Amino acid sequence: MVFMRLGASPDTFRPRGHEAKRLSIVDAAAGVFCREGFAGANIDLIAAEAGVSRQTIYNHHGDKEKLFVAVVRDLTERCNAGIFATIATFPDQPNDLEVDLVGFAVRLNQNCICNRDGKFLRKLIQTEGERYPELFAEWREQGPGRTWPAIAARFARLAYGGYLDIEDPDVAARQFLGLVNAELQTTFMLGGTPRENEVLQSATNGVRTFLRAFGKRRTVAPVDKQSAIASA
Amino acid sequence: MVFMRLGASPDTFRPRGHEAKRLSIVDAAAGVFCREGFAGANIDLIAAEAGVSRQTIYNHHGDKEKLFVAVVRDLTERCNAGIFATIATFPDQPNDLEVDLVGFAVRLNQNCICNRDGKFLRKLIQTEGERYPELFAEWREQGPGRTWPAIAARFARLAYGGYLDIEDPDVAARQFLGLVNAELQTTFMLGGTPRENEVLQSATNGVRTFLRAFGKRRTVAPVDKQSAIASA
DNA sequence: GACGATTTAGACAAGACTGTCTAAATTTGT
DNA sequence: ACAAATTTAGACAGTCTTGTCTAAATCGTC
Repeated sequence: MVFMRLGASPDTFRPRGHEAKRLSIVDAAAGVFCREGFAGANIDLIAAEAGVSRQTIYNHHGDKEKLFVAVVRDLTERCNAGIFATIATFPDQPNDLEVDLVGFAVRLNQNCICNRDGKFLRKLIQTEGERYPELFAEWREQGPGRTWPAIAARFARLAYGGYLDIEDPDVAARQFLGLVNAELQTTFMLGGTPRENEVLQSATNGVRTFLRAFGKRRTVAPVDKQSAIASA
Repeated sequence: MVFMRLGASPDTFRPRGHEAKRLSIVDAAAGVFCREGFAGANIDLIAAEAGVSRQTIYNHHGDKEKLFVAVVRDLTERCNAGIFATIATFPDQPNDLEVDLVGFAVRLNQNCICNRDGKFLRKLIQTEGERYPELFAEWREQGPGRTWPAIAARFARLAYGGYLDIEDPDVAARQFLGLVNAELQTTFMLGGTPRENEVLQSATNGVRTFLRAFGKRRTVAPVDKQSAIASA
């Protein structure tokens, strides 16, 4: 993305302004599609928010529907990257299991679910999912279809390492997500963004219950997990 | 609703056909608003699906926005009634705690969340919630604001009766809902309706984890809760 | 069967939106 | 500074939608 000086095939790489405009169009379109829905989204408004003329949008994307598809693909890609980056921070060899899992849950929420991209993608899936079955089937495969098993694998490793007592890692992974988000459901429904301390609270409560259900009952006791009750 | 013979002020009560049309309009409008969104909803289409003429819709509701508000109010009212009716079936004196809680969770899902009204209301909240803050604030008060405490109270009673080991009934109630729906999230996102066995599976897994976390560890043992491991 | 209220079909004006087109202005690479 | 490509502003046709209006048809009740 940064090279392209070098004179390498100057007709393949478009000028920098071109890509910059493409990005600002897709960005603005994401916001407007989310706020107004596909039918209510106004191309002139998108153009104004992107700081380009309407014609430029048509030059780049052809028509409204193609623009919408581009928006969803972009969001899916970025969100997936964020989720996998966060999964890489999963505590495979936890020091303090409760604290580490809470940290993981908070990172997942803040970096992937509550951020701009996550919020927008979620809303577009909810509002337009039924209208573009194949597009969102693709999202389902690329998104939950790949991230959930990845999280499940991490929990399986944790169980194998003696930190947890889990029968079905897939079920445990889904329940982990359900628990740490249990208190944010209403906010998500209305399209709001929970505040940091709400996210932390929900994650803390969720992880605590998760460990009550799946934590080893002081049998192996991996390390020392005394000071795990630090709250805010 | 059934009386109105008796000649009591014949100009106050409209003919029966009138109310019937009002209902079929609101019904059809709910479906169209959900499928197409507020902006995409077409009054002519609503009229056609309701089996009335466009003018009748304007006679009844004035304009598109008022019709939308009427739809949301109707759905909220019906859903609330269903939820409270289901909460009334909560197992206060469980015979088999796992079986009884699974049954309650399944009833809640089938009668309140996965049925037509629940699905429609959820989608309207998600798609149009930001556009009508005061309308959905009202829903929030009437809906989650009243049903969640009601469920929490039932869990508190269960804890008081020695069936559960719960610190915060409100947290437990939210986590209960999060757990029993953990496996249905993706389906809900895309607006789909989970099949009966998926609902049962998710509820069973969720209740099992819930009881691993909050079930009494054979201390008081209220009655005989031996055969609580019966599965499907 | 007759009366009053409601509903219907269709026409209609006013406005909004998409997507195209053109000529001028701007940017980019050399 | 020059030439090519891109962007811009605006006009434009065509379509769609909302909400109103009117006259005829239908319904419910006595």
